Amino acid sequence: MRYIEFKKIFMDYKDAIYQEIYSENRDIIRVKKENTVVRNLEKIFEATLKISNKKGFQAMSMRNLSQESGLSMGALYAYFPGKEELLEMLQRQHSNIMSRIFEDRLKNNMDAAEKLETAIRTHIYLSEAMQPWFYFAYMEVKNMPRAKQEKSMAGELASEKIFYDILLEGFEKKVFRDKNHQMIASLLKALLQDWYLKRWKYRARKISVDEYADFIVETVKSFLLLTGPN
Amino acid sequence: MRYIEFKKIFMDYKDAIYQEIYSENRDIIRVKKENTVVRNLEKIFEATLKISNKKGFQAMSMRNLSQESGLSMGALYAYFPGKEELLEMLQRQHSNIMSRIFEDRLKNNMDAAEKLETAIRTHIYLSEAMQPWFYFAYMEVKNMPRAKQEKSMAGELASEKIFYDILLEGFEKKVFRDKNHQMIASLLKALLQDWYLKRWKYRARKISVDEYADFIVETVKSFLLLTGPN
DNA sequence: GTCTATACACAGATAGAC
DNA sequence: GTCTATCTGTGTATAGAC
Repeated sequence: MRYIEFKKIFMDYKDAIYQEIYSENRDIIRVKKENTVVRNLEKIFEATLKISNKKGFQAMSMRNLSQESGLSMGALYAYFPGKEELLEMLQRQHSNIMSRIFEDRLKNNMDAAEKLETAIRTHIYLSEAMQPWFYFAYMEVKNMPRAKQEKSMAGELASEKIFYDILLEGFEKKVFRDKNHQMIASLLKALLQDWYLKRWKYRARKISVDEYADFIVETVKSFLLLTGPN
Repeated sequence: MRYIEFKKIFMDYKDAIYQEIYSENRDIIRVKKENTVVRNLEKIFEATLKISNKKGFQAMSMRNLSQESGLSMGALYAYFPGKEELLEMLQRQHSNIMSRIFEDRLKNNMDAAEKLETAIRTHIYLSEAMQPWFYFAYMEVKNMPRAKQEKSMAGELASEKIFYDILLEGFEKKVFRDKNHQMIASLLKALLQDWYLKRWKYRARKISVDEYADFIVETVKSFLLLTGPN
């Protein structure tokens, strides 16, 4: 799969994101017209990600957000009860879409090597399509209340486990070498995250998302496969 | 080398850190007695790292810092002209010690494989000994003025280049395989950084710093070496 | 060299007109 | 549903006593 194909599939999800935020937060959002909510939530979230990823969520004032989103401060508070809840909405939405897409894309009839490649590409392509979200989620966890932090760590572990299970399956079916699978899965996560954490570097080197994904897939396969091109 | 050996060597540096901060900032620091400065700078920096790594530098108020460091707000401002300069002192000190230690430990009479192992272990062990500094530097870059950000990116590239040069040398001397060395160096950095970014994970799994370093060294060697245990 | 008390700016949040 | 004007708390920073 190439990024361009992934993006098409992803677009279907994307259109649904803001509608979903609306329905998940009916009780919190004071505005009632769905169209209006969807339109303004998009403005608000984009502005929040833009400012926060530049100087941090904490450093973004509501006045900043008001100006960047084009809504007045009074209007903003019709969409969330307080700044903290805005952060929470963002984080929850990020983790929702993450787990949903992985569930949808990893079919059980794939063999281990296929699954591994699909999981790697899904992770990288998704983090490319939603780069500001991923960056935000990574950078702002530590500034959240402990309960939310733990949820986020659980998310990290869950997504690591996807890879761990694939490695284990591949080993049991004798297509992957015997390695410390837990450790490999953990390190693989680090490689995948580097794509959205160090965007400036890869952009400066003109490395495309497909090139990055190809390289990771190839490297990991040559490292793990018992019968491989290596 | 084991971590316990590294730590002994590192202690010599550590004692010098705060004295160096003092001499580098004579013009800024209003207090004149060196002993007092060294003692209080240590309190201030430790408190800053502790609070900032929990909830972010921006979210740390001067009142927080005053309480945690045991110095009054008035006293704090005798050591730095403003909060922003405090952040700058921390970042500069971190990058100073980083480059110094690497320079000291990579001897030119080492062969490529030795150099690679030494560089990997130095990176991991140093980030272990100064974990709060590394974590802070990583997390707070984006909240700094652009000029400082660029310095920090230059630091990242410089430290990546250390690995790149070693890989290239090993390839030219025909001990390492032909790989995309730039890319490998970049990904290796990501693996090394994971140690101080995801400490909670490795601690929960009771993976020691030596085990982590061993694993990375072994994995990278088996991946690169032409004549290896693999 | 360090403290307490205070100045002043700006933060998040809300009331009430439209 | 959105705006402007305003409340109140907290932020950084400093003045001046000790």
